[in-house]
Amino acid sequence: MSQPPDSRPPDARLADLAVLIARNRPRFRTATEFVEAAMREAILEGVLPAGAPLRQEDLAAAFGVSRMPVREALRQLEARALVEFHPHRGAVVAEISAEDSADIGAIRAALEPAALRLSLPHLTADDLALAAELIAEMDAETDPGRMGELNRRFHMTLYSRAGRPRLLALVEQHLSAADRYLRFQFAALGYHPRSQDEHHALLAACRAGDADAACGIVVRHVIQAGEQLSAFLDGRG
Amino acid sequence: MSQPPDSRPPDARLADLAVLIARNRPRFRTATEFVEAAMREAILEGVLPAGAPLRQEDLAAAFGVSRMPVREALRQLEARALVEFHPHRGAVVAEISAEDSADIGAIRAALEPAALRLSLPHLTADDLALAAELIAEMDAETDPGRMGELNRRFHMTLYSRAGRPRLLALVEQHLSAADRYLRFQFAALGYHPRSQDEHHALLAACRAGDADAACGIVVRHVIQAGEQLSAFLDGRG
DNA sequence: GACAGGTAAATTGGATCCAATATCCAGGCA
DNA sequence: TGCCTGGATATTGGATCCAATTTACCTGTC
Repeated sequence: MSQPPDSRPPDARLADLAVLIARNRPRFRTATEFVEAAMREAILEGVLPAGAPLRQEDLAAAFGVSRMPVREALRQLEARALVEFHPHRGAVVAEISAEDSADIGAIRAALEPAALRLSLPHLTADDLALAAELIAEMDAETDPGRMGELNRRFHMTLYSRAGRPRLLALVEQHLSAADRYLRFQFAALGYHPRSQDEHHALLAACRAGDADAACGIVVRHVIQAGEQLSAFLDGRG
Repeated sequence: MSQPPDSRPPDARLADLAVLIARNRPRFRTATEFVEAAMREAILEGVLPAGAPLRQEDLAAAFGVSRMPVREALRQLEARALVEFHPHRGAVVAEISAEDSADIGAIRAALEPAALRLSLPHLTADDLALAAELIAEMDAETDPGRMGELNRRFHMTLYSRAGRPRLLALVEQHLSAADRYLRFQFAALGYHPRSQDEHHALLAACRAGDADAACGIVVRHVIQAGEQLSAFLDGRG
């Protein structure tokens, strides 16, 4: 859904949270894991908007647990730069800014070509078919949330054979972080078909096994997205 | 210590007060922060070796706090991949492996050239002088711990003007992670003078403002270190 | 003698309780 | 009137307490 920074009452957001909560409850071994995963998703999806205060008591009540699992989850999210702690004042969802957007862009522009270069020689026909399918799904998709997810899966599919779990985790983490920013752009400017052209070109280069061309496309893709976002954020800064 | 009562403007005295406060505050704001910082250092320095079990009760006693700050600190370190949680079985210091070493090497090889390229145009004469000084100190240093610290500071000095806090944090994090591995190499194989040659070459390229050459050196430097480590780790199974 | 089962000890995960700190508001004073 | 000061309140940080799970050991049987 579109999200002009919270024009909705807080209890409406809590209701959205409740949906996320009930759905995934039994899949985790400990409450901390569960809360951490749910809150990460909520932040990345924009259910919890940037700057939103995170009252431990309220969150505990929403999740049906005590404050302690909430506290541990918040600490993990802090280490991932998704929430900020202010001692004795509480935690808030990490703010977004043009500078941070550029920062994430620089990181992606460095990591993703590396992942692609490692992965490309080992990509299977199935991988490429899946990537093509994801592009097609994106053509039909209008919801920004689903769109971000498809975009992420498309990129990760191409990187998936890199055989470097730690590198891939970093890439996915920053792809998700970028998604969080992209939501703004989608909501305000609509979807960019130009991005789809680049996806097609990228897939073609991967099919041809042309690592240099593919990496070039990825870098341009990332940098251009970053600049667009920075300009957009500066404009409303 | 005492000063002539009112010979100076009030804001000067306020500034001095701020300095005094800042200096007397290596004391942390919260116990969790303190424990987290101490344990991170302990793991990176090798005081807590890989695979070591982390009993919450023992750590709490060692730090003179209750189990709760320890638990929160452990969660943060988990998010940074320095400790591993096994539900209901406890946490252990993250294991090291040849694969993980290669993983870290790939990440460094991607991030550090990017940081250097952004930073290089803004490096000052002071920065370069500091870097040269750190190389000289490394020549005289024999302790592996101090050596790692100097090496880290040398690299970070060259990257410090990148103006991308998030990127720099990632670089430093993986530089530290690599240090943890390097300790083994230092201990078993002794120090490598070849690395110092590369440091000199890197500094020279930076002085000359030659980004391509500097990045090339960094990449070779990182990759070579990674291969050496992987071979070493493979060798001891 | 070895293995299965069950029980007890140890340790973690989670809840509750208390203390410390920041914010907010009212009232006094220049 | 404006600012500073003091206290009330809400919220976090930390300690203690209880429950759930795992592991190890012990015992009994085959």
